[in-house]
Amino acid sequence: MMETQPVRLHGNNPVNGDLDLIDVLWRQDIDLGVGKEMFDVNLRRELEREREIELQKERQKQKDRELLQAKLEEQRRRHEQQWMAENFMRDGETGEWVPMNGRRAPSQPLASPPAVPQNMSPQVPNVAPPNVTNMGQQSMNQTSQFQNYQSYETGMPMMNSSMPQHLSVLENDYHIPTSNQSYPPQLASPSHQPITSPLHHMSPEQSHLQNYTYNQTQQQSQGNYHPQERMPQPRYATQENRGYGGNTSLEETWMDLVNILELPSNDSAGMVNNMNGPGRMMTPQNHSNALIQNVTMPTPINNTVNTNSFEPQTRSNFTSAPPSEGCSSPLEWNPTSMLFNGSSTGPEPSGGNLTTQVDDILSNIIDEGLDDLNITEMALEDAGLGSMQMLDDASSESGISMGGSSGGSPSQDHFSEGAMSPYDGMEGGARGGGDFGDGTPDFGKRPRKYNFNGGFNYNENGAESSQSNYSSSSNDTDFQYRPSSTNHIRHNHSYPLQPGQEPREFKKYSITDKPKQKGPHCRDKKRLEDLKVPLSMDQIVESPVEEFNEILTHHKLSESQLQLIRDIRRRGKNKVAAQNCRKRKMDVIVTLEDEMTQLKESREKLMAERQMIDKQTRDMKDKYSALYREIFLSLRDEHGRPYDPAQFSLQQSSDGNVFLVPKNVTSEEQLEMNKKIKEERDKDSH
DNA sequence: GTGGGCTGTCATTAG
DNA sequence: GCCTAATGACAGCCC
Repeated sequence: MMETQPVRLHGNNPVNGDLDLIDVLWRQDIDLGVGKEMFDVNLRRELEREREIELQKERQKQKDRELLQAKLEEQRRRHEQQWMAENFMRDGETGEWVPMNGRRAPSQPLASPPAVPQNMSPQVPNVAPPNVTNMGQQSMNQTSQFQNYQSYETGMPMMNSSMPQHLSVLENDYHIPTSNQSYPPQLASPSHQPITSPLHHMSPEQSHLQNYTYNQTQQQSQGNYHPQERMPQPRYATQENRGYGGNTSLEETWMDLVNILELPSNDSAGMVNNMNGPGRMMTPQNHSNALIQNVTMPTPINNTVNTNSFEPQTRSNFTSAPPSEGCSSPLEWNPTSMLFNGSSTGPEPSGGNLTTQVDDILSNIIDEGLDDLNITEMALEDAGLGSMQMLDDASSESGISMGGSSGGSPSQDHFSEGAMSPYDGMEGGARGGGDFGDGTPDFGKRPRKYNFNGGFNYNENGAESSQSNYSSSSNDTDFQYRPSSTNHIRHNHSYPLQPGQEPREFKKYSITDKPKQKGPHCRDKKRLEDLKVPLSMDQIVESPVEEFNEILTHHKLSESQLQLIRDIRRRGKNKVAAQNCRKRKMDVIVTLEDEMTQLKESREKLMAERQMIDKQTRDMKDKYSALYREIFLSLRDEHGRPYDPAQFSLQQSSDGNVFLVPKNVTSEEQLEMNKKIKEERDKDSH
């Protein structure tokens, strides 16, 4: 019946040669700031474990805070109910409790808190132990009602001090929480305990508890009960009483999960006992644990009808591998830290055990650059809060480079507002940008001769140039700027005008109305005429170097004429160069604008994906926790008692077996137990 | 009259 | 050393 599992320790402990190699590698890269853990797997694991421990401590603190808040809130609500039951009402202005209709209940003096009515909220315990009640009665009568609002911290030690002697057994066996180990204050009154609770298989201690609870009921029925003096219940009983179909709020359910998943203090992986049937698990006193091999769940004992809705697959084949349904992405929450405290410190089976899987998942996430998800925080917070915060962070981060622009199209972010807008360039009268032939700006629409306005298209006298489009075979005026390194050359730089806006060039230079010549060009032409230079502007400016030199040699020109020609050519070339330069500048701006748009789109896509992953993570975590709880609650020891989640936890080995391991077993004890287990198994096999 | 945008020109630098 | 392209800076023109 009982089958033991051998302990699997680390199988990858480096030998001396490995250590030397690690050291050598590390020293080689030490200048690069590489830590030794980069080469030493064990060291790296240790660091990871330390991190996990730190995180775990923080989680514990946060849990304590949340539970404390919940406790205070419930206490406040309870007192309100008491006041209400006593026909008191809260003054809307002062917040004080005043008797309704100016009267107060005749049975109670004003100074004493009202008795708890029978039909109080299920969360309000109806019972109290006799000695507690007595003590509470004495103090109650001497304190004002407002003292009932004392804090949870001050109230709980009093309860502990007044704990009945016989309950110390319970405290030992069931790890009754102290005031610091807060848990939802729900007592197991007979009226509220689920009929089908596993607690029906009660141990003597549990019977004791049941009797005690009954006594509480009796005392309460005598009107001597004060809620503050009620006894804390063993944690497990509290969880049991809530069950799945009870009057539990979502918050309480979550707290249950938190309590159940409280991590063991010591690693005890490898301590294995097989539990192929109910009642075969070794008791905690024996420091043994049980293996739930393929989840041999205990069947309900005797007349117990367990209404805990175990799903068939949960009973038959349980593997603690995270459910994959609905989760297509790696997760960043750490189920081992939720479930197994010691998983980070003790030996663990290599291969596909849960911890290793989680490590792999974490590694994948890190590799994918999603470490900013910070699921570790998220796993501790209420669903959604953490991720939303992260989203906010991410938004603020990415906003840095966006110039603080939030929302809106990229074209409206910067450039449409500033002078650098390409639209402004046209709107403001980029006369040089248009091809006056059709009045349509034509930047980059097609390979073309560069034809800015000032454009060498002007030939007002008709004789200026036969090359109306100022085309040239030279390398300087034929602007087809195509930088090979960038793709912005493919952009459409026609810079559409805004609706209703007429191109200025079109107004100014229609086809029939040729552009007027003003400025330097006009002057140069006039000078050419004055000096009787037999060359046109186009010839001077557009001709290639060889042709230009040939022209100069063919004509006998004076020094002043040559100087003028050279100046005209230089200025003409420089003008085109300036136009090209400006156009390139605009291209760069537009390219950056396009890139910004694409990056924004990409960012939004990634954000949506991350939200989806967060949601899947939460869903998976919930499923996993519920499954864990379901299985744990269904386990029974040899006496048919449920196991205390504070003392036991479930762990899964690499071969898929699930073990129930005690939390407070040291590694030496583990080794001893493993020896025993092995011996027993050998015996059985013989 | 003023400001902004466009364009041409100059000066400079690099290839 | 010369030529050319690129570019910043400046001024003029236009709206």
